[in-house]
Amino acid sequence: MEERGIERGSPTSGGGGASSSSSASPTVTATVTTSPPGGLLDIKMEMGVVGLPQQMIPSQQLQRSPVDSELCPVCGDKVSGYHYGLLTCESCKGFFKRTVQNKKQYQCSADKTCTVDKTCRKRCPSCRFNKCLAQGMKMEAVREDRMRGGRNKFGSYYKRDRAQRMQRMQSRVGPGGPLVGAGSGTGSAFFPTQQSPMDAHVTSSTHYVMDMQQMEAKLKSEYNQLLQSPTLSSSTGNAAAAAQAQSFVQRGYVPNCESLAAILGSSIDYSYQHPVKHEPFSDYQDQFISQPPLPDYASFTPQIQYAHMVPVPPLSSSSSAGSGNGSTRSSPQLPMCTQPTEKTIDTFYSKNTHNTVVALMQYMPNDDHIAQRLLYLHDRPSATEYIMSGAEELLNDFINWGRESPYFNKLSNEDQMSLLRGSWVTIHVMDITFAAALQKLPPDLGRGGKFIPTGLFALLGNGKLAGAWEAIFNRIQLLMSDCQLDGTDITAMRFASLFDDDSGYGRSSNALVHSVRASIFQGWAERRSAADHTSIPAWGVYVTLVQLAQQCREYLFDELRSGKLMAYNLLRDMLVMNSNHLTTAIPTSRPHAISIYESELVPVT
DNA sequence: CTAGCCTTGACC
DNA sequence: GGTCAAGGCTAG
Repeated sequence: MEERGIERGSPTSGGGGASSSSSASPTVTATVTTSPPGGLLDIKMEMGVVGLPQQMIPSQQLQRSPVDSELCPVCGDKVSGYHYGLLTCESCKGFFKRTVQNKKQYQCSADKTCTVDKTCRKRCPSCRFNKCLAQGMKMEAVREDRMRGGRNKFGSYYKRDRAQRMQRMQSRVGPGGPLVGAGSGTGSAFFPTQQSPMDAHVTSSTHYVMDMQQMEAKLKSEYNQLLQSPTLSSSTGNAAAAAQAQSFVQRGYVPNCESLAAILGSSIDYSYQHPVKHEPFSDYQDQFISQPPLPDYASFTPQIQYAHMVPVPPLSSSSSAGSGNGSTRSSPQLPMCTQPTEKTIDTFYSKNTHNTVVALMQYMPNDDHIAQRLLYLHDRPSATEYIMSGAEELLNDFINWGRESPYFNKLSNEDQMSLLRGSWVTIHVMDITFAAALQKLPPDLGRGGKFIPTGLFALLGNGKLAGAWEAIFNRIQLLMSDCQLDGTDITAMRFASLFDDDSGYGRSSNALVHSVRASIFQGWAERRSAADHTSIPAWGVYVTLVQLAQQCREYLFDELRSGKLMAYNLLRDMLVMNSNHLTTAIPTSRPHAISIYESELVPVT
């Protein structure tokens, strides 16, 4: 029997003030010092470092279920059980059900970053629903036929997930055990005060220091994320999963999918995934506010406060696309949230709305998402499987990010697939490298006592590039410390990579893609007050990362050819050139895009 | 519309 | 028969 221990009578009543929502990720003060021998790429697989002897885990701890003490990741209220794929409270369950069943469409009248907690969750249904989705609630778990009772297809997943969480909770108990309560006024029974598993990541070649109080807060946040990040298997392929994916696609839902074409195909019903209740804004055309909300990226650029609801400047009258999603309003207007509207946005943006890079910053993914994915990979038998499963998790995020990106979602599916296939390795390398440089990731990743250097994750396992990666990593850190590389540059690099239709995977040139890319480079140069983009201090970083990524891709082709990627359908699909079917065609030379960069390569020291 | 409580029914 | 995640009902 599975323990739950919740009061079924009043799941959300009582007590105790819900704490703030889990979306508030604590600032982490960490210092990564890369030191000579090996540095972050000191390749190793250490066994048994984190693993904790069972006898050291208090028996009470073993019996507690996550549901007992967890808070709803959407609003912070008390969790009442799994609902639509996620541990949530009763009210968010009901809200999500009503929204999906009634196909409600909301729009935030502020900056799409409204606080959603127990006290103000009613205020902005748009942000609440987006947070539900962002935290992992599944629209397809709401039954179309409204049949009551029974079990859904997530049943076995819930069970497995619950077991895994219990296991993780056990592995989080610190050595020798005193679990909180003693000492820290803010601790919970699930978080150690003395030592965390993260400490075990310290190796002889690296020094990873974190203030213990902040570490505790981070662990809490991470643990909440852990509890609330159901990841349906993305690395095992079978007919049932394929059928399920197809079913989701038909319904307009994007699960962790194993086929790029299937994922992109789901854009057919895009409006349903991102319900938008249009408001009668007089000053904005649909195409200026047509993009779905994404978490803010402010932590990379703390001076920027309001990056949302800023009209993305049209690149040309013909290329800027259409009239939103064309969905019709199916519900009455909901209460406006009381936060500032787009008409009161910061003057910074009023002066910069014509800079494409600045405008695109609002579409960057949450800068914690890499850590959320990679810090909690399930135990894997080998380093390769760790890296590939991590890559595939990030790949899912990347595809979903891409398809929601401005301009990109105006392209045909075929163009989108070409661009995604052409850019995902580059963006994978960038994401992990920048996350490491920003100290969002520790020097080593892994679980169950196995440690894999973060750089090796970035390189998709291509250890031969370790030295080159370490060099560019150090270069990035240097530029960051000199304020010559920040969120602006990262935004520009990410989107420039996405819109690189010359990466060897693109089909015929697309004018919009060219236009966007040119606009990105122009905006990037303007932001850096450079004559052109190749004069930007971080340009060399971009070029080098593109080159590294290309070699990583070739390495993956070799892995593919040797049959090592059989379990990773999506990853394999992304290596396919100009076809929806897996092929062993492997490029023998680097794509043209690289060659044009080479002449502009800024040496990395 | 919200959210607390109730009913249902497949799965164990 | 118990569990628990669906949908339903309804006071506020």
